[in-house]
Amino acid sequence: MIDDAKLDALFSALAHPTRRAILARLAEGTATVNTLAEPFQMSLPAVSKHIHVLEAAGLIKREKDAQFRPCTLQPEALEAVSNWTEQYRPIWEARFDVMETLLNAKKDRQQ
Amino acid sequence: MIDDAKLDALFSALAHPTRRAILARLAEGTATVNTLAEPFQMSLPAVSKHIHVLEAAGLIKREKDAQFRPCTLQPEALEAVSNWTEQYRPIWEARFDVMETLLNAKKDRQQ
DNA sequence: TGACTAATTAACAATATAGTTTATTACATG
DNA sequence: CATGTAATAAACTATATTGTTAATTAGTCA
Repeated sequence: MIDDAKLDALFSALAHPTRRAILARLAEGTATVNTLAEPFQMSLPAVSKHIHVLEAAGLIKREKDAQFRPCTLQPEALEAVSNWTEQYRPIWEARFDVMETLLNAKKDRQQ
Repeated sequence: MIDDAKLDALFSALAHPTRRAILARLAEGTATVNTLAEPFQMSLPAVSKHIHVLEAAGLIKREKDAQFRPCTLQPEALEAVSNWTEQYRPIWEARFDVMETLLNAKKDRQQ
């Protein structure tokens, strides 16, 4: 069974473009808070908060290295998102099949 | 390329347990607003708002049948979510492979 | 027409989210 | 120790979200 609170945290975390951009950056490798903040207009504390949201959702991990806080992607956390979403795939593919059948039938009549 | 605003709307819509429950109900078939509201404690206007959020994200479709507003699941909308998420699968499966290799190596040493 | 049903709108309250600036903590190093 | 750097915490503002109740709209049907 899929945990509601976990999905709430995951989907909310993913609902902000800044946070998705941070994940995309971390897919290229571990980075500190300052490095992650660099591409954005917003202040460092704002980025720091986004990072905390991602951490709370389990999407990243933060470590300590002197005064640095290197962040690492935890992409396995996305498995819960994938599992939830893929529940619906049979339905949407069935719908697609029906549509395809109708389109093919139409094409046949036109030949 | 994946549209940021669309993903914002999708992920935000999916971030609420009530809205995910509504989608689960609609997976069983079209339903009116009153029917969808029935399992919940909250008021009808509250459910009505959740339904609008799902509609704005493209996850459901609303039609008109007299004074009824039958809602239908549009599961194809989840394809954008799936596409975004699956971008990361190679990374998390690679990580899993590394972990598996380490665990196997450990098991070998213990034999 | 009048009563009933389905659903939305309006107005409001409470809380959450996203951002700011300023101050503070923690560590490194000359 | 003094200075500089990385990051967080605190205090605050603005806006969005989630819910409420009461009123309204739109349609059905006896």
